[in-house]
Amino acid sequence: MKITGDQQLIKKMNKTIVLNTIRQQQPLSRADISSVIGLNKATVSSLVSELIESQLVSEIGPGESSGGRKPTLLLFNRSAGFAIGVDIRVNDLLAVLVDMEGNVIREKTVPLEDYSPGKVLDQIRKTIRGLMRRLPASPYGVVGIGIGVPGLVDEKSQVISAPNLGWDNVDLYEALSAEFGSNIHIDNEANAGAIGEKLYGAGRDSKDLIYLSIGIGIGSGIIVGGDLYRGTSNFSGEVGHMTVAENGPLCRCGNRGCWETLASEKALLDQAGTLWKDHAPSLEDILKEAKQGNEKVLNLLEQIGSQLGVGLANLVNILNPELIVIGNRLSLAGDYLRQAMLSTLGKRSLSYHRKQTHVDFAKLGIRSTALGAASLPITAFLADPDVSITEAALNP
Amino acid sequence: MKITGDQQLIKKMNKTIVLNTIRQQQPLSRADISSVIGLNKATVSSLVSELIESQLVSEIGPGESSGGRKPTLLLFNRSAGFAIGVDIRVNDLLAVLVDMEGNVIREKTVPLEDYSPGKVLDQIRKTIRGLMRRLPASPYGVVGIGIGVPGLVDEKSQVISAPNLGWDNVDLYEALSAEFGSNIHIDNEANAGAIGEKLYGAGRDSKDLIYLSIGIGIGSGIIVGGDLYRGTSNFSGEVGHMTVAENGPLCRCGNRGCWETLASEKALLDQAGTLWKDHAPSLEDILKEAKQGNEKVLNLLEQIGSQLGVGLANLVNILNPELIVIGNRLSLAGDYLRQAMLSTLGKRSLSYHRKQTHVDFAKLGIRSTALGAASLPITAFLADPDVSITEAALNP
DNA sequence: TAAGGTTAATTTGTTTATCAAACTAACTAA
DNA sequence: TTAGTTAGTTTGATAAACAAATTAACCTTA
Repeated sequence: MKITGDQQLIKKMNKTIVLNTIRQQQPLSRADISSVIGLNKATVSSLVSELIESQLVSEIGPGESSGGRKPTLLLFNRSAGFAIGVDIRVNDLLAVLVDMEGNVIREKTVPLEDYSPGKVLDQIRKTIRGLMRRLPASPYGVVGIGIGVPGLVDEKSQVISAPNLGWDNVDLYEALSAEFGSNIHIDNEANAGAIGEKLYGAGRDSKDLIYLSIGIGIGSGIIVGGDLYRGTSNFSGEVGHMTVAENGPLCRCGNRGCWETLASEKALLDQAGTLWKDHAPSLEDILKEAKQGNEKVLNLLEQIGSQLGVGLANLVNILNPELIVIGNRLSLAGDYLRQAMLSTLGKRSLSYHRKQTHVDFAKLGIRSTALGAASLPITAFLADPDVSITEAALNP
Repeated sequence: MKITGDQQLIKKMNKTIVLNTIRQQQPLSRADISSVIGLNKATVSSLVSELIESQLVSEIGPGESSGGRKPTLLLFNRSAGFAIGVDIRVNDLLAVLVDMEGNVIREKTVPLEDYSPGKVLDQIRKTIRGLMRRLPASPYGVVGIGIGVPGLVDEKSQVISAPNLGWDNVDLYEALSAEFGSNIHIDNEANAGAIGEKLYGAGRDSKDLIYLSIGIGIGSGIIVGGDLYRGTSNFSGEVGHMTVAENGPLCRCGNRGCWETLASEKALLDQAGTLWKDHAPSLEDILKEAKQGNEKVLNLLEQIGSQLGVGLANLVNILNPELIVIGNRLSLAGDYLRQAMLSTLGKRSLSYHRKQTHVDFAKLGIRSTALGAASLPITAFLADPDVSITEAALNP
């Protein structure tokens, strides 16, 4: 075992700190870095020159003088490489090609008809290949791939169960790494969404946040101290099946009164069913009616919002997060849910807790999961830049 | 700012790792340490000699040879110093004097009549002084003090609110540090209990656990990756006020259907009231009847157990912990609650999660909080052994 | 416009913690 | 007795951070 540290560890840590400082506060000079992180000027110079050599950082010329020699400003080289993020959704999959800063370079939505693992995998492979074609020139090419899956993913990247796809024990990692290298990350869709919003969206300034993915069911990603909380064997965050009404409606999990029977997109659609005569309404139908001021629909949305608040209050009382971000499909109805939701949350959470917690809707909209998934290989790559260069880099 | 590392940091980290290895696996030799943690033999020797010099470690002579020179076995010097832990309970306070391994050296229970902060503080001070008198000789004396409080404690050690004591904004830290030095730790009673069970009790082998303190209300301490999860401003874990029955009984917090209205000691006492004609029963009365096979009482306990299971299932689904430890008063009724509790938990938690989570009752019984509180200054002291030597050490 | 002051970045030499290798010490087994 | 094994220390090399000195490039102002 090797759990202790030596000088190389220190250097790696300091180099990472320097790189992250540049990423977050760019543009800035070597002298700035030294004063911000407290590292000696000489050491900063040395580490920066290594970062420049590996093309992760570049100089963009002199900045404003503050009375003496002009500083040489540094920039994170966002085009040093790219990453691909895939969100497997219920009817389609969304794939994005992003640069190292998470900016979307190219995007693709592919409808899914056949949910069998083999077919979906084929679609994923094809889509990834498509995104990798005609890449802008870059030193590292595509550094890795992240996939968000609507189901349980264990610590060995195995998809244990994905009810909405009808999957059990599917090994996406094995299948993809054979073609695309080792920097492949498979994670739960809500976990990926949480990371996406934390890095690029509503949670940028929060260390503790809960991302709620509300679609057919309710899933969540819990971020504690900046890192994802994973629980035993990676199965945390199944908040949709928390009991909020002991003798409530029957849930597909076999229980009664699960939160998602009362506050998910499915709950909304089920209850809206009686208001439509000719066909089962879609979320879009409902929103259209709401926009036109349909009283009954507005009341229904208010009721769902209130039920949302009940579960939120539980989460606030239990975990006292800085921020709750609501994402996925139901966030489209945010405007009609917000008021009732916040009101119930206010009533049902403890006063000291309520004051501290903010509730927001996803800033990345429908892309939270895909962007979060893409960030996984980027983070891994930047922590250890030698590890993972895909074929894209080798065949430019 | 100084967030980067240098050689001193490395040395401190490695020294801590060496010390913790000795604490956990003693007795063992320098060579053992080297092979366990991967540090070079020479480095281990150097660090160990410093630890011996500071009297935190001692040699206890040669061990069995395995074919060559006999190893010199090392032991953590559990009597290098002592710590005091105090648990402020509803009717009394429990104070313990422990050695550096958490062994109880002396113990004191003091009844509380007047709950005003001043009076309680006086009692605490008097009790601490009593425990510090006639200490066994030791190099460091009492290294610090930890206090567990039944209420919200913020990150600056301020007691924001303790409803059962009628406290608001009480500064225990200031008052105690004036007399006893700076290594004073104030924390929520359930947080301290969680740490106690983690270090010395049922949670020794678990990295993620939830400690439930079930007395008048239900509090919890959540340990994630070996560390306490604190939430924003240190207010996490108020699980007692999670809604499990939307239109259930009114709670003292103003809500309906909070878990603690259905599954706490108070819920049990309230509901048992109708079974006793002459007086309001105590938990002890109830347990006596249960022991004698009183059907109605047994049914009531079963019902409480089942309600316990509902909330447990929520926690399992949300946090998927390795272990849930139930402590404080209601754990005394563990034998009568267990079956119904586990059965409901089984029914209401998701199958993949249930398999992984164990539920246990506190191994330290009523002492979880006091021992956990005492561990706080010990941990702080061992992380930085120069910091905190109380007057006890100066006036031996 | 030359001198003095200021800020940026690099160079030089010192410190210090780890490590590998060689060594001493102390034992076992045949 | 001797060869082999394990424990622990000593010695010298290495590498990373640091302080101080130095070079570089600017600004201000008399």
